[in-house]
Amino acid sequence: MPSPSRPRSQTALAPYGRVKQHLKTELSQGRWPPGTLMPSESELVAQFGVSRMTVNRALRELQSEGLINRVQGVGTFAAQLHRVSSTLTIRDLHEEIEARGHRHHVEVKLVREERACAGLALQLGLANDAPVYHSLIVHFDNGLPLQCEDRYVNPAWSPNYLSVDFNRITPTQHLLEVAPWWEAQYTIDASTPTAQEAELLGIQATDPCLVLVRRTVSHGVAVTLARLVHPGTRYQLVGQFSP
Amino acid sequence: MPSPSRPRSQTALAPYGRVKQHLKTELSQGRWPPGTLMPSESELVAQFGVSRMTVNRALRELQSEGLINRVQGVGTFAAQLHRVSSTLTIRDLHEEIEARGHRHHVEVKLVREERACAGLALQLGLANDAPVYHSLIVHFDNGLPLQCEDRYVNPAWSPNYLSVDFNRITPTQHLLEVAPWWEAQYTIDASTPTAQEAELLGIQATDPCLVLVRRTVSHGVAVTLARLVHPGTRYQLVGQFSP
DNA sequence: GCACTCTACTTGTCTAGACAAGCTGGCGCA
DNA sequence: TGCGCCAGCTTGTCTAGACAAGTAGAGTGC
Repeated sequence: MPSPSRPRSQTALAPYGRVKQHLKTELSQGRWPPGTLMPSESELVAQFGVSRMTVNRALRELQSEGLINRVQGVGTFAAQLHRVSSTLTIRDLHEEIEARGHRHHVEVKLVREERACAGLALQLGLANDAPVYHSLIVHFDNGLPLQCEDRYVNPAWSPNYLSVDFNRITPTQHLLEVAPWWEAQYTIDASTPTAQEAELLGIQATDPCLVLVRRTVSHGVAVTLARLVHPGTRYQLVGQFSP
Repeated sequence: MPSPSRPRSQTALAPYGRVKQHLKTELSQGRWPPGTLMPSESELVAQFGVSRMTVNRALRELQSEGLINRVQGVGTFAAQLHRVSSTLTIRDLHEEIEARGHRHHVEVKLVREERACAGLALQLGLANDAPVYHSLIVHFDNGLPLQCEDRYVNPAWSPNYLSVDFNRITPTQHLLEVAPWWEAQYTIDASTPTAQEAELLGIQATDPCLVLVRRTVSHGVAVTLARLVHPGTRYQLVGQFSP
């Protein structure tokens, strides 16, 4: 039953979008409390006068957005909305500073090969006492120290890490080129800097810092372990969540 | 050209999944550097012997995952992977503590109506000196103070906020019931607690704390503004990112 | 009462074809 | 040369129908 060819006005949504928007609106108004059975595909087909594939696409997208749960053979249910999750964007500091229109430069304090201690070897998947690359770099925003980057790198991923010019390219950017595909786990906490970090950042050893520890894995092999220390008064993470 | 009905083995992916997986693998191996033109839908149709809708679904999902960019009339391109973004899950502290098998209890320090000062009125979309509800609650994990929750609530959203028993239900849970649909913006930083917070948390005023400030909006109207202070030594945010 | 089967309903997926909308490059014309 | 038009590509979307797979409940036989 093809509808007569009636071109959609520019602002009007495509049919699948209309179905999706309708369900979203009704959900947000609490028409189907969490866990409740929602209309089946065939009911929506009848209600909107579109084909089942169109309804299916709307529902599939709502599911991938976490708004509904679907069970084959049973039906579609409004999702529990208890998860308070949120997307946090952690950009490369270099990009972030330049995006603000500020001046970025680094001071390379240390780049050398070391031997992995037990804990580090475990984190990077290396043998004890295996060679590992270690860099210690301070990032400045308009001349003010903003981040102390203490990083260990698996030499297998970047054999020439020691000869990279970190004044030209940040370790993050370099590693993105070497291992463009990766997963990361990280922790964020507040603590005081080490004596060395305090000195490098030009702050007191008692000043609170935002510390981000990130372990990066590519194709199942650890790439790098980084500890990023930011003075609490100068740096802040910003995030957003919309269901 | 329907293929002979050959039931898929349990582990085998559906055709759209095979196409998607194939492209994902090749992308991760750098076959198409960021920004490069990738095969068109019709090429993939020929290559995989499936219909265009099937290829289209694979590509649409890869796009929603941010792995590719598509431009109508032009083609499909490998995405720039410079964004280092990540999903951070911030759960209700009550749930988080119970999930760890620990005991959770709260101490309600203050629940009362106040008058909104200029800054607060602006954040909550209220008139100056308009009534606003204020609660100050300390959350304990196995008897140890873990969070100081200083919260302002728009009375329009929860007229009976002052009479809620916060020993039974946390403010977050209560507000989720009142306004199940919301968006939030938040900031995370490291700083020292106020004198009052230090006392409530049983820490020194110089101890670093992880401070999360969250503003919640529902249907365009501000619901609540919360300042959550955690002792740095006892609390940590954990996140993960996989492309 | 219990186990089995059968049916009706659900979602999950694929197909072949169609038309719309947007871009690009080449061709013809002034 | 420069401009406009159009063919041929791309993606975006919808359709009607089909089959598979999973579930719940009604009915049946023991």
